[in-house]
Amino acid sequence: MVPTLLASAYEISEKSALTRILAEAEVLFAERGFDGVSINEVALAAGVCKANVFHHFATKQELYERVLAHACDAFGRSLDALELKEQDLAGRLWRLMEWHNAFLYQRPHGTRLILRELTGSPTVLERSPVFPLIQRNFDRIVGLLNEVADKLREGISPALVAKVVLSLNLFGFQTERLNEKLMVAGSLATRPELQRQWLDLLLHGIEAPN
Amino acid sequence: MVPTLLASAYEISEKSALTRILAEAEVLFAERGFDGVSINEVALAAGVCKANVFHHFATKQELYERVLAHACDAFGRSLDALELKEQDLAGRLWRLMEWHNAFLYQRPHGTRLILRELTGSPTVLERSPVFPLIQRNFDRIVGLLNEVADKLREGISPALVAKVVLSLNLFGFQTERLNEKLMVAGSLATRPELQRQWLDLLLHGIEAPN
DNA sequence: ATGCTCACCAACCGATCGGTCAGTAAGCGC
DNA sequence: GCGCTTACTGACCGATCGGTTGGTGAGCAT
Repeated sequence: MVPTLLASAYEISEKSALTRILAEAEVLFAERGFDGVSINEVALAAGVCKANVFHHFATKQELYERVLAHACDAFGRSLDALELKEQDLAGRLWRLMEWHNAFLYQRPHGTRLILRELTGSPTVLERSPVFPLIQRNFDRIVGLLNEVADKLREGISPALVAKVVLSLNLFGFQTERLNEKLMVAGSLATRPELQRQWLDLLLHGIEAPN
Repeated sequence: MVPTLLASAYEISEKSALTRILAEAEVLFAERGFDGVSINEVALAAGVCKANVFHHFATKQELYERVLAHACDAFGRSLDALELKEQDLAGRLWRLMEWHNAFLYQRPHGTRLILRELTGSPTVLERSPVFPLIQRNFDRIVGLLNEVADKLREGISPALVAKVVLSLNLFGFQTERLNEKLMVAGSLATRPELQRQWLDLLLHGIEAPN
């Protein structure tokens, strides 16, 4: 980027090349995965030449990991803003689901990126540098539920509840576009209603009282 | 493969080249995805040369889709053997979870393959030729739960229950190897116990009676 | 024996991959 | 003015990609 006097008014409002590379890489990697995207594609999308990408990042792998780390970081920073004090079990669960769901749809690319990482072979993920970041975020969520652990039925641990909530949200996010087509024998509600059904299911189970 | 008289006794017990290509391709595609695997790698793993792979499959894409279709087919054939007659809601749910979980771990590569497909961008999946196969299998499972729909609480549909069961199993399968490492604030049980906890949670909810 | 099909392979093709290199131009402390 | 760093580029590199071609040899029907 060349901030001449004439162009500066326009250029200043633009992001820097580095920022654009990271942003475009996130979208591309999320859509097609590490091996499905070439550095040249990223460079073209960011409006720079390929060599410039290698100026900012030593290798393709390094770029990929920076993008991943940024996505995990965004998750953690959003989690900071989640306030659950003075909430009972149902309140916490509802707020947690609402926050998580909102985050997923606000950052679909980052979400898909992490999901992709989670879908690879587990042995690879275990050695991945993003693994501790994912671990830390998960532990924080478990911690939020730990404070109301005494309200849970015996044998139901906060970690179990956290995993169930995240599973449902992530799976729901990933298959939302499929719901309309996926249903011949049955039908599913749309997102806000579905979320309410999940909470209801979590709190009271599925069985009809007799 | 050249079945000479001397080698025939050994060769006959071996699979054909075509079968080996499909089998090795499934493992490799499951571990590294479509773009992460080259035809040469598949050929080497199957013990044939690259051109031979293109003799059996016109393009890399065709090989990939054959492998995917085979994985979906295996799911359907396993589902055929699932017998749920004369089971009440809890019984059906338990058998369904048990069957699904067993299938996932019996065919981890096929499972990871489908999971990978599910993790890609939804617009791509919608146009994928495996989409109707996935759809059909899902509908069959919903159908199994439809027969006990009257035992469900109001507002809880069979499709919802099916999706929750599949979500939990798939997510559990995918993150099993991570459980031990993922837990600082809490801990999760191992597979059979975890499955029992899920069923308990589904039937009765998480909230302690007061 | 001849002719055809099928399974298989070595060698090759153009394109693209990740990555390097030499060089240019701007900003900045001195 | 003068170095030094930083951002950036076009041209290039060897390797590998998906895919093709020409050909060999076994099995089999006629």
